[in-house]
Amino acid sequence: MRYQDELFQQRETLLLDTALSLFRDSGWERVTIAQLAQHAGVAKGTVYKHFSSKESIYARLALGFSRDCLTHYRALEPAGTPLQSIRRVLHEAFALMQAHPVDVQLCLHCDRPELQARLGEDERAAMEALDRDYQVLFHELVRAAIEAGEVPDKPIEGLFWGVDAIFQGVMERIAAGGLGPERHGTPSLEAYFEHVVEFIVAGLTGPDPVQGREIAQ
Amino acid sequence: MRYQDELFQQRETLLLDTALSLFRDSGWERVTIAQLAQHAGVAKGTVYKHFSSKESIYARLALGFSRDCLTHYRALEPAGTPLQSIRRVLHEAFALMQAHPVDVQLCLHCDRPELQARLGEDERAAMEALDRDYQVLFHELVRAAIEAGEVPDKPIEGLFWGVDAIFQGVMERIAAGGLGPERHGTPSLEAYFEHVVEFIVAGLTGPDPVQGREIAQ
DNA sequence: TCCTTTAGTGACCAACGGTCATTGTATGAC
DNA sequence: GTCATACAATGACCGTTGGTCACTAAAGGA
Repeated sequence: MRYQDELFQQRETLLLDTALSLFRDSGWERVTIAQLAQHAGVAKGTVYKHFSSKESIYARLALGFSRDCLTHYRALEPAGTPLQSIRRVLHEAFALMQAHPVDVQLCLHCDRPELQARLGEDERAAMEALDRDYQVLFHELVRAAIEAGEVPDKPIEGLFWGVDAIFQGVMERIAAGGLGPERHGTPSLEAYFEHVVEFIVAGLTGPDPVQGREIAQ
Repeated sequence: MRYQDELFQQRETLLLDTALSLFRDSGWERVTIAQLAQHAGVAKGTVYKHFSSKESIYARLALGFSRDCLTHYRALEPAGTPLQSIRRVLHEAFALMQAHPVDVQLCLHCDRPELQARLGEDERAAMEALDRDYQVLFHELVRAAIEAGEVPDKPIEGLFWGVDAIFQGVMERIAAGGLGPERHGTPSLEAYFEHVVEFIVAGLTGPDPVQGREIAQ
């Protein structure tokens, strides 16, 4: 790689690191491009040589974090039964997100379709591909649990959307920095995670919907 | 009420109605205060006589919608078993939100703590009170189901947070206008709701977490 | 009738995201 | 070593937008 290109690359990661750091300190909404440029020691125009818009910076950070998470889950050694693996992944996910709330905020922000419409084709495609990878991981995990008899053999598709929704909800809570104002009975985030994991497991291991409804009636 | 005050009130609802209408057409992010004022037939300064900031308008609309929804759920006639009532409320909720995606977007937007920090004390208190009301409704519904033996007698608190998360996730999806880009196997929103309801019911009717874990091991 | 109060107004401001003509320097051909 | 070229860096500049405020006019009340 040419010396010039290398410098360019270094500057880009410097900009991303600086941005994330500033976002942590001041909240990503309040950080201006001018601030970012100043803290990174470059001029404002330079930022736009690397990123087509402020939102593009958000997207890059969100995508990076999301990718890192997936890599992390995949690197987990399988331990115990498939259902225990699922529990493990869930706990890891919650811990990872709790440790990086700003990245979670960015992920949620970039999931909004109005924003995605403003991004470039490449960025949108990358996000979509990552979504698919997550879906694949989910299928693998649940399929294993079904084959092990820990989860009844019902359509994985339906389960996916339930878990997807609950996951989004947890991200929202983490991004919000907690469970809202302290009220009587508001659990700690750790206890909250425990509740959610158990709810997910119950949702997965519950009987087939059709049977479930018949029983309920 | 004095004539002047009445006019003032009318203008306020006119402004809110106009705002919602514009948000529907152009997306709430892109609508400017100047546009709102022009469409409502008032000057820009007048808007700020009614609302302290643009975000305050968001909050008012979100709060209104959220309140209307709760009223709607409460007005539902109890029909069938408690668990069937829960299913009914869930379906009503999803239908209501699907019919008003912009309001859902605003609700999500206003749930963010950075925004709430910028709102007035009154608005924050109103939102918190409404949150409590929802929590009360949930407790009533689940308690009835437990007493009817349709849901095992486990701590409602844990169930609440699971359902809360999944609900947030569904709102996110509705706000996004769908389940993302059409992929193979992506269900319609209606089928999606069905999956989610079944997942929630499974989560509620699942065995007590502690027992569940013992079985899984 | 007159004074007070207050909603309405729109010119104005500051902040911000984004642009672009210009400048300086690394690169590569000869 | 020299020179032409490409392109990253720069920062003055622009348009838009949320928000302000001194002023106007009309309703309310004594």
